[in-house]
Amino acid sequence: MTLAYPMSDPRTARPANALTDAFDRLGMRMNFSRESEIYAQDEDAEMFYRVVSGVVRTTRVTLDGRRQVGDFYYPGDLFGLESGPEHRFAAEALTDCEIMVVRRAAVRAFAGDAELDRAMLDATHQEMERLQEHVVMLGRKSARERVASFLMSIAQRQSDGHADLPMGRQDMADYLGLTIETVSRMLTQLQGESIVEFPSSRRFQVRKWTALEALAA
Amino acid sequence: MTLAYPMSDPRTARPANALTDAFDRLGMRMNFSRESEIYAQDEDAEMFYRVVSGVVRTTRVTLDGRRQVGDFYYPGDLFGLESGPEHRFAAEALTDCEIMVVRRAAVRAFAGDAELDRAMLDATHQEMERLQEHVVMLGRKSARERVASFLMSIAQRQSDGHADLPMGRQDMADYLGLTIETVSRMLTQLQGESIVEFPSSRRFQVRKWTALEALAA
DNA sequence: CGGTTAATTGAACGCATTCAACACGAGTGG
DNA sequence: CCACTCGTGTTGAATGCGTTCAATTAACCG
Repeated sequence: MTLAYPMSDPRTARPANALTDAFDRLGMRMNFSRESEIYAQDEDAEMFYRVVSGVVRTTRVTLDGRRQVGDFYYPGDLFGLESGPEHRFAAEALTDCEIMVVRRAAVRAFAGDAELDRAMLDATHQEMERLQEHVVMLGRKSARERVASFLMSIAQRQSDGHADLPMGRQDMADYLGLTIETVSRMLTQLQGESIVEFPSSRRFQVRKWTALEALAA
Repeated sequence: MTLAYPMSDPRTARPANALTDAFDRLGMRMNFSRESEIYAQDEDAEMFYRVVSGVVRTTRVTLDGRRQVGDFYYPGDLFGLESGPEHRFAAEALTDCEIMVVRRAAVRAFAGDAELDRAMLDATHQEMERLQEHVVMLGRKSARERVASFLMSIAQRQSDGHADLPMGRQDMADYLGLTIETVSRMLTQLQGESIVEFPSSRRFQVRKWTALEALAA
């Protein structure tokens, strides 16, 4: 039962059809089941990837086992363009996923395809902006603010009342540079102040947008 | 008295002459004095930049005044390619600087210039890797480890015994997501363990490379 | 030298972590 | 339908790392 995560991400707000075409033309569709690896940390980077359905996360594990989640990718998002010769982060299917995969060489052969060039460049820039935001968050925000920011970004993606969290608390914690306990405490705190409401642990609703926005800073 | 920061950055280890040529051909050289602004936060991104001499830092200040340093750029480094329509970080001259500036449009007109394309792409990828490292550091490393990593990266740049810190403690702190006091404490701690030695506050020498490397993780 | 800024040190506090216990939900089998 | 289990999430109490605020020392520049 793969939950559908609709492609209403503001970050992906661009005419996706042309790009989809390019990917369809050059690449191939693959399926990944929950918690399976799409590519490994330190693996050679020979492909580009595009989420068709499901959610992907990138992670990096240090020698002594500490884990950092790079980002989460939703339908329409490009990923795997992060690095030079090899991937610094692994990519894993958070849910069951359909992924379009295309060889870098194939894309390079189509250099000059204005549409494709533009899409790749855009995606790279978006990726950098996300990373920059992430740096500011980890460097200068409190636990409370980090959790608030995170909920904001998820809530913005969903149009209607309720928003779903595709990831568990551990993934949130590893993305935010916190522990599961702290994440959990901040969530109950925000709920206690009626800023958000959790009918279940994976589903929530924003009650006070302005308050949340102020915290997300 | 502008201190010379030699161009021995391992991150910039590529045939710089050809790229220098391209920049010389298309751009113009500008001088910035210490602490002056090269471009502002949220300013339109119309240029690319290359450090000729001196050191540049990028910073972002949140609404309530918290500051995050993005990175430091040394001779040979390209910067200002961070984002889409506008810069998320400001760029400032840390020391007196000579900077090569080139309009993005000019570079775009030379698309197909394989040398230049490659250099721009490389720089973008390097930039992403730095950001990824930064995220891991801020998300998962202790104060001690952050400071050690930072000293490592500086020390690697200098070939001979002594290494110079072009930036003050506040800049280090804002880069590492710490306070000046914590940075200072960690430095004295590392010095107490004879891992590094500071003859003056802006100059140091690594005594135990393996120990420092182990900490930098 | 004095005057000024930058860096270090000290002591108390507080936020996030750690370690441990408990609650909840989904599946499974009696 | 309930009991049992396992994974996941929440809550509590104690600890500790980094911060905060304040005072001192060191470096820089006239």
